[in-house]
Amino acid sequence: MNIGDVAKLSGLPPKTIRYYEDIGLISPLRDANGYRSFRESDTHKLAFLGRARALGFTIEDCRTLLALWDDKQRASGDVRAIAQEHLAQIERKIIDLQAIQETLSHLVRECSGDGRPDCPILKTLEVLPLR
Amino acid sequence: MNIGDVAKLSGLPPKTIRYYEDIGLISPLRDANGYRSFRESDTHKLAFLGRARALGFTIEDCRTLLALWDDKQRASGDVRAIAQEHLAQIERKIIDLQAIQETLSHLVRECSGDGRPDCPILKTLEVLPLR
DNA sequence: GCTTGACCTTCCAGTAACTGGAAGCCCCAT
DNA sequence: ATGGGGCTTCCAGTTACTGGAAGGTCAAGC
Repeated sequence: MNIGDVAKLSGLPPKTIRYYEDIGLISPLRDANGYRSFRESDTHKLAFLGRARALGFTIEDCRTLLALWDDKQRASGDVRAIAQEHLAQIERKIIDLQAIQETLSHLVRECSGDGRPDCPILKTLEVLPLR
Repeated sequence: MNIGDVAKLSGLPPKTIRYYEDIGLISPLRDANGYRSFRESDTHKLAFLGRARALGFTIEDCRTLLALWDDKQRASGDVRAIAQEHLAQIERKIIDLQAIQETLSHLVRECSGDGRPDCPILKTLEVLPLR
């Protein structure tokens, strides 16, 4: 299979797939003409990567997860630890964003948006306490 | 005032302040020895920038907000539009993260984390439908 | 046999917003 | 005068790609 086919199958753009090869996440074979030749296992890995990335795992997390996936003997505790730490990060980020959202939605609600030159949003940015 | 003082006042690291000068967000004066010399207005701007960045506005948003702030005659509608678009982005991001959080917390809950070699997290990454 | 267009290749550069580090002045206190 | 901290510039690296240029390859159609 050529890169275009795998791209369609995995949902990842060809550029991304080449990049994943560059950084050593996959190692497709090569045809005589120099084209990458993807096996089943490559496609499978790429789909795995696409899903892990969609869940927000970093590339380095993905590298580790792939290794653990390849090495089925390993205890699942390692995987769980990675997922749990990632989950904690996401929960922190959600909380941060919700605080920002609240501040901003207050501001937007208070701002008439009409022609008045004194804007409560700018005013707040002047005095809002830094966290 | 030297950069260290302003850094303390504004809460921004000196490196960041220099960077903001590089990209034209501020233009502090220079002393004879080449040191940056920050006026009140620079400090004020930096504090404004710190707050806007803490609310997640991009640097380019900040540039625009600063300009609108300088130009008090402008209608507040412009500011409101920026804030509203930014708010919408944040709300989208929260929703995305919440979906991820749900998936992940299911996974972590299901994963015993004990020595069993079949890990439900890895299994799910194999088959989870791509969004 | 030749052209055309869709693929494929590599390599270089750019993105956002800093951050780290090196090399080298400058200033003040001892 | 010397030591320590603060200041300067410049270069490079971070994350995870993405865009684009220059060029090779392949299959179809004339």
